[in-house]
Amino acid sequence: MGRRQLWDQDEVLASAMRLFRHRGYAGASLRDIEEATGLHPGSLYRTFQSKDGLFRAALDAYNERVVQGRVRVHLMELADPLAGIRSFFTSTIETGAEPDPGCLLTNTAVESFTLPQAAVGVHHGLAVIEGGFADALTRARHRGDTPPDLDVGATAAHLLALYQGLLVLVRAGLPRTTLHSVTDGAMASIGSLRTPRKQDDHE
Amino acid sequence: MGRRQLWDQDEVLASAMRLFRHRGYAGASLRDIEEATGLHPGSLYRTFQSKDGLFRAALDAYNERVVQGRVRVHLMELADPLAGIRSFFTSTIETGAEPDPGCLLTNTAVESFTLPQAAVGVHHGLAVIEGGFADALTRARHRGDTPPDLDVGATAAHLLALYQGLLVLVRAGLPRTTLHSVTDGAMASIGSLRTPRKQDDHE
DNA sequence: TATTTTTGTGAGCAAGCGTTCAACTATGGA
DNA sequence: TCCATAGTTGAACGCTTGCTCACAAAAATA
Repeated sequence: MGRRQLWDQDEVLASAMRLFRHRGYAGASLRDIEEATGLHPGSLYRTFQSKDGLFRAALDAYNERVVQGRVRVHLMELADPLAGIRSFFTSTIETGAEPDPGCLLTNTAVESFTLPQAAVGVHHGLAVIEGGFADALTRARHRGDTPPDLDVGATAAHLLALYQGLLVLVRAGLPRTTLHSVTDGAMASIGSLRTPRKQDDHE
Repeated sequence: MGRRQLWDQDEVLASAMRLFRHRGYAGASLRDIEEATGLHPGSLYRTFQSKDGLFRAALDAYNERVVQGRVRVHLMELADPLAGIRSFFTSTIETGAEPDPGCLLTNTAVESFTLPQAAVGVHHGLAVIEGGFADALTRARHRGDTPPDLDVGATAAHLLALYQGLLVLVRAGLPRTTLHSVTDGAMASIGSLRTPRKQDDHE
């Protein structure tokens, strides 16, 4: 019943994602979006209601596909968890010839003052990354690759901050040597956060 | 000769700074700027040539006053350098009741893809912060507060990334407990970066 | 085939944008 | 006192913005 949709939603969200990553929400006009996605405003508004709606859909898609995917590959499924953490960091630095657009989460977090609707998506994405770090760290601890009293939660938060900071520096266009030394620092700092000895610790 | 300027340039730059910190460059319209600074477009364009020119002036003022000031107070003039590093971090978290607008450098770094004219200012500001960390770390090492073979340069870059990451998380609106635990992590990670023993090290 | 339903198309809208400028006001020197 | 100079004012300009909607096109149903 009725005409069939001519365009693929995943493809459209992917190109919208790319555009928003580069220019941000405020910096991407609907004409830009039209050009990037190939969608006319009518179809766009029929499906996503508003520019805002499209952005939220793109952010959700980013969380589901890019973030979850990267977390799974580097932080959850790799045999060597510490090597996975390292590659999670370096993979944001080595992105080919052109300058890296950074992470949509980082960029949106910074823009979220003017874009409160995006806060939920940002929180969720950050939590996924933090959870991934926690998973990798727990596995590393069980393998004996870290001190046995490693504070997994605190270290995961620490790595999340470091990762977000790295993405800011990537976006600022700092030289790769600096970025790699930050990665080295991140790896070296793992293990410096131990759980304080608790009085009622019966484990 | 001629009429006297009725407004104070420092005050105007301060309020422009505040506005840009909250809304970013793209998000602050000239009507907003007019309201925030009390300046009519004519005076504005006479002095700063363009919105862009005003932004660059505000960024320079931010570097000179806010960044340099904070670096001096926390990282260069304090008797206890490690305590200074800690307060440098915590001072961005405890900023009163209202949500923190974050750091203009962080926000601009992220926006600098659409704002290449700001790249120089961002680089400069980041270098000042990194230099401040290096100064504090050197002093801490001389006092014996860190391992003697601490890699000051790498640790300074590490702290810079961590600091920028913290500001992203602040901007994302994460709870203060998380932010404080990041600070704790930052302090704990100092000392984990040592200089690799060089073959031709004659010192 | 005629009708109903869904989707695509793109000109066009009001509102807002960054910017300009001619008229106006204050000041110092001749 | 008059003029040259510097600064203020705010209406208005051309464009772009996010968004709408009447119409055309295609598929499903009768």
